[in-house]
Amino acid sequence: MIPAAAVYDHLKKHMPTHQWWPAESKWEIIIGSILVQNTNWKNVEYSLVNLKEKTLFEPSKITALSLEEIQDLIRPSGFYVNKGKTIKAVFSWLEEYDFDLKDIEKTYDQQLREQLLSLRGIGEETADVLLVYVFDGVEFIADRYAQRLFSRLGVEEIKNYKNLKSRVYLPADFNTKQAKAFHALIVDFGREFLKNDETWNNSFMSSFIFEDKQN
DNA sequence: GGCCAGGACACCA
DNA sequence: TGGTGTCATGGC
Repeated sequence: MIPAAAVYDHLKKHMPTHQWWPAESKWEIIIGSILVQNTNWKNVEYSLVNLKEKTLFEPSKITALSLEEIQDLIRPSGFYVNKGKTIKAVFSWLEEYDFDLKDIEKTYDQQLREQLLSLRGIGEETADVLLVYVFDGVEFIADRYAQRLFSRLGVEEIKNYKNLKSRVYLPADFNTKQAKAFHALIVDFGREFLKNDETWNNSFMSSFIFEDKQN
């Protein structure tokens, strides 16, 4: 098992930290988390602009859109046929609870992750993102940036999301604010330093390895 | 012009 | 259970 504490502390020490998911509401986060699946965030932004113009991200207005309308609005982020169906599925589910997120949290309690995974188009990563950023839970999000980071730190044979997720554990007293910040730091860090081997050689990464191996 | 991005899923052995 | 092909757009 791999403790995440040292990695989190190091990132927090060297990176600007913030409560991060680039959105103004949880409805926008939900949509963004679906649109960003295997997609550059820049492309997601174009779709979010379209959706905001049409709905202001009011859940009832999003639900009122037809599948074809949604697919047309989110076209710039790719995979729009499937992502459109996923957005439809998620918002119909939310509507069953009158878009009351607290009610959903109480209803499913420990089984919320399982419930999210049962929704069409919601897999391991998106479920964790929703748990952390929408339902204020505490989960390690083992996305591609995390896989690359831990791989560079010497963790071998990271096969996929589940593989890394099952090997990394968060501190027992980690709260949702820290879980949010951790993922934010990993993504920001990944965008900045894990693009290629050239950036790997800068002093920041060197210090990362060095300090990490001291522990 | 090719490569790739903060995945998910059906299908196959 | 685990590996592979497919879905798609736009930036670099």
